[in-house]
Amino acid sequence: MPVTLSRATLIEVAKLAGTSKTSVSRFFGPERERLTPKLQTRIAEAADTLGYQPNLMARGLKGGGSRLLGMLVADIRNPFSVAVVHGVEQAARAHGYSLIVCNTDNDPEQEQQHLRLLTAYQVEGLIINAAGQPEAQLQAIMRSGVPLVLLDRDIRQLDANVIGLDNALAIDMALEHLVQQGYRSILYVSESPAYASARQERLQRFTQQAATLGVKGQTLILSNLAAHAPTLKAFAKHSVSGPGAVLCANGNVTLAMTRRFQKLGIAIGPTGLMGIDELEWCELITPGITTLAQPTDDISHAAVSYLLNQLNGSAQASPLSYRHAPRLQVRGSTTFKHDPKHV
Amino acid sequence: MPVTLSRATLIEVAKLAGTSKTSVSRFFGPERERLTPKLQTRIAEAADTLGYQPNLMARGLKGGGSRLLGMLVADIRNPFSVAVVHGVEQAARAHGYSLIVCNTDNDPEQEQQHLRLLTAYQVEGLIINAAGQPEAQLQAIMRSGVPLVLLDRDIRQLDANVIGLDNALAIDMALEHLVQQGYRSILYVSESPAYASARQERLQRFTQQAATLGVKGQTLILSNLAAHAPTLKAFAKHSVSGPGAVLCANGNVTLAMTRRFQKLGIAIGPTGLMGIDELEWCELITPGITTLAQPTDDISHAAVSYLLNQLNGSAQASPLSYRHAPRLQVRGSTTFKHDPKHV
DNA sequence: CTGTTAGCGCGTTCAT
DNA sequence: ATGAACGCGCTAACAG
Repeated sequence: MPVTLSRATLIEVAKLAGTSKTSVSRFFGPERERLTPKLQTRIAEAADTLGYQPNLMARGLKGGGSRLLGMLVADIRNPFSVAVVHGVEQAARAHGYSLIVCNTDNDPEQEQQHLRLLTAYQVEGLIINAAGQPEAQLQAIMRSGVPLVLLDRDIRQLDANVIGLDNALAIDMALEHLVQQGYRSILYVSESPAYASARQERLQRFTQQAATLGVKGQTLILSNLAAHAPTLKAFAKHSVSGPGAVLCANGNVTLAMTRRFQKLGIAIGPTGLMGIDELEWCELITPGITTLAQPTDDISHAAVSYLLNQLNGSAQASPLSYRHAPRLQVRGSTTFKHDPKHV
Repeated sequence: MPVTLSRATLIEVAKLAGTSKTSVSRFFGPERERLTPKLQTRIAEAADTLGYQPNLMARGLKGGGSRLLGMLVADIRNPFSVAVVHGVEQAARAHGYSLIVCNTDNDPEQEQQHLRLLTAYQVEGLIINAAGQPEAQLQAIMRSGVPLVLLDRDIRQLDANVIGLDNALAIDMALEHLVQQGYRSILYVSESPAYASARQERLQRFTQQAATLGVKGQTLILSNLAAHAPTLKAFAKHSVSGPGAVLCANGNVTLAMTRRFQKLGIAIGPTGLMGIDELEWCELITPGITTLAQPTDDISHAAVSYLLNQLNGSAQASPLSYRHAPRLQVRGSTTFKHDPKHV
């Protein structure tokens, strides 16, 4: 039952327990065992009656480290980001670290400010889902000895590791599935790949593999998510080269395309629809939208593990993978029975 | 161009600039004007070449405050929570505060730990979306002088303000809309109202108002989101007392019910469907699901304003509202043209 | 095993 | 206008 109005301090506890700050400090640190049982209980009682809690700021100051991890997210409203933040927070907590998350809303300027802020709070490690290309700042951070991982998006000219989806594999899986289901013409739709390496990797792989597999591949870049109605409409007729499917580069695009399909009256299934990123509503849209779910937990755990390895001098560095395989979630949007003569 | 490997400190800057810590401190504080222009530029240069950044931990230690706000979220994967976190972070940042978010996954035990953690980091204010009833801890926190607001969920026996939706108004708006659209029998579906005051308020208001308005009101409490198929099926027949509609207490329920409707083959529209909480897919489900959107920005801004008012001694306390009105988003799920003889 | 001492990086008197 | 000295709450040497 705390009675003090202001926060109790180490020294007050010591006084009340009739001992010194050091012993109290030890009690709350990893050296508790070195104290006499009697002393331990005395301290415990004193701390309890005062409602004492160590001040982590002060602790961090001395050199014990802040026990803080920082995370920079480009768009916290993106379900993928939410899932990763959730996973990272759990993993960090499990290792005794707390997380301070900053959202940049895809604004490079905010990104710089937040980066400054994070370092000002002495975070011990950084997980960066970049919006822009803050290579200078990040380089400085790395040089200052703070470990750092990139999430999903690479940054040119920065020698840092990227953790995220295995984009090439994802595209391959998508193509294999679509071809297997009888789609012969595929329209790949993506937001602008500028400044987002994951998008670039997917786009490039698509172009390359579509050719290899001999399917008719087209690509469409959405600016501000407004899709070209004519392009889509023409594509939906799929009279030229057999049944066609639209492959969406991420969740945002899947949402935009689903809207378009509905608006233009394009039937989902006859014209295939598939997306990277699993969303809770994909099973609700009749007849269900096939997706490639990202293993967000694996990704977030890997990111945290990476940081922790670096912090522990990578002594017993547990091996971890940077590229993670997606999980194929097949639904009705890609399992339409096409007229055999087209297939 | 920072060259130092470890983080530069105030004193190093002072040395390089040929001055004292105090002046450098002033330069980075609110007293910059008191320095000679020459000195200012000298310090600026020195700080720049060293890549100096004030250590916010140390700053907070002295009494300057941590400039940190804490937020406890029951379920960070809930879109409503995400929206509020986003808004809170923006508002906090706009006022020079940073936010450290903790997710409890609806686990009272984690909640307690996170609460301890947050206070240990000397947060200056707390926004609590409670999972359990940590009244004792929160009381202690309030007594220690740290301002605190409850978000969406009240805590019994705790004299703290709650900011969130105007639940009574929301229910009233929903009922008015449904009745106006010709639905005469309404099934209100909610998750367990235990430990979630918002749910209680909505449920109670529904029961009360349904009676007042003379509509046939039933309620159904979902445990683990598994809905009673029989109840629903029977309800869908709506042969007894005219067309029926299902009103969902929140986004989770809307998701669960939409699934049920599809699984049981209940047509959306003929049997109405409406939900509290706007979700991005509600417009995608044919024929669109009518919702009551929560004004998440208003709510989050109000929460931050409240905290800041308290911190500023509520000097020029700007007035703010605790209960916020929802916005009705009408879609096809509640605008079906019923057979007149039933209406 | 325990207490004493000295900083960590910074803000803040109080002199100059 | 500027600097010297002290202390915030804590951990880490170093004694005893």
